[in-house]
Amino acid sequence: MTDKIPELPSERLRMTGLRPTRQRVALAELLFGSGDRHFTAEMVHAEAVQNGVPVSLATVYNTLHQFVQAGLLREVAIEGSKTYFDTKTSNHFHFFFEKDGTLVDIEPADIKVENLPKPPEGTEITRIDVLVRLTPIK
Amino acid sequence: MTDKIPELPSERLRMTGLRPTRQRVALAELLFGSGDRHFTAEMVHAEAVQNGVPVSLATVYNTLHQFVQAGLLREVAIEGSKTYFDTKTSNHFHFFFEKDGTLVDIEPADIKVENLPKPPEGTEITRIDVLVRLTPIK
DNA sequence: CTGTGTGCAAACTCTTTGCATAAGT
DNA sequence: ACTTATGCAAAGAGTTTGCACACAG
Repeated sequence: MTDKIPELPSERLRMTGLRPTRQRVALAELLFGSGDRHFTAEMVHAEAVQNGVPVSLATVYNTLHQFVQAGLLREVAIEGSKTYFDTKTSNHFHFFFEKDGTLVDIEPADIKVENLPKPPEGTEITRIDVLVRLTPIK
Repeated sequence: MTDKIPELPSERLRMTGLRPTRQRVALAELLFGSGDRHFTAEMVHAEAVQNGVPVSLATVYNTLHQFVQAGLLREVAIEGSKTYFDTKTSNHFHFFFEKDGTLVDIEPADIKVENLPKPPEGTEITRIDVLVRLTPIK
């Protein structure tokens, strides 16, 4: 599942120039240990504490942002107050369940965005976000 | 520019069941008086006050949400703390200038989203948001 | 040891709410 | 008059920050 990237969290962290501290290693294990995930800082903090990893919410925020900068995570654009993060950093899109605010990946192969207008003078496209909003039928 | 919809803000408001109060009429004039616009509550408030319309920020928030409910506005999903609103409620997408957080419409004719995977059991697509992120070239 | 990271609490930003006053019909 | 909207200030939610202490190299 994670074979192109070092298994050991401490290795991955070191590669990005982040010191593998207890908290960072523990969070990395949580976040990258089981497939692709979507979460908020609050969720990560709750899960960490629940798993016996004593870490403060402030450190979770710091760490998540450091991971984003390091390219290990990315943020997902959703309206609303909370910031969502995604462990899958490669190009892909999302289903968004309005009912409960959940996200599910859509593989880029499963959707096609074409016919893009050329970006305005002097600008270039850095990314395209697609959010397919879903509600329960009836 | 606005010919399928009553010109008079007070009419539009009445149609939606909102009392045409001073503030609501003034805000409607500001927002719908000049083509399609994108803004935050803060921006609307500043512009209103600047135009001599005495309105509180709380009322701006209330009003914007009422307009959204009435279908006169819609929110735009962007990451970050502030909520953006859009006067264009019909189906369309956006360019997002990361440099300054500005939005520009993309007509649906200018972009094509195809090959959508069918939504999970028991759900249906309510909307598709596409955000094309732009940065200045070098 | 030396420098970076962590935790706590306070600060901050954006948004919502409660309640008395003002305005619409 | 009766009802709904507004404004203010206070409360809330999510996130960031400052600084003393702890830990990694």
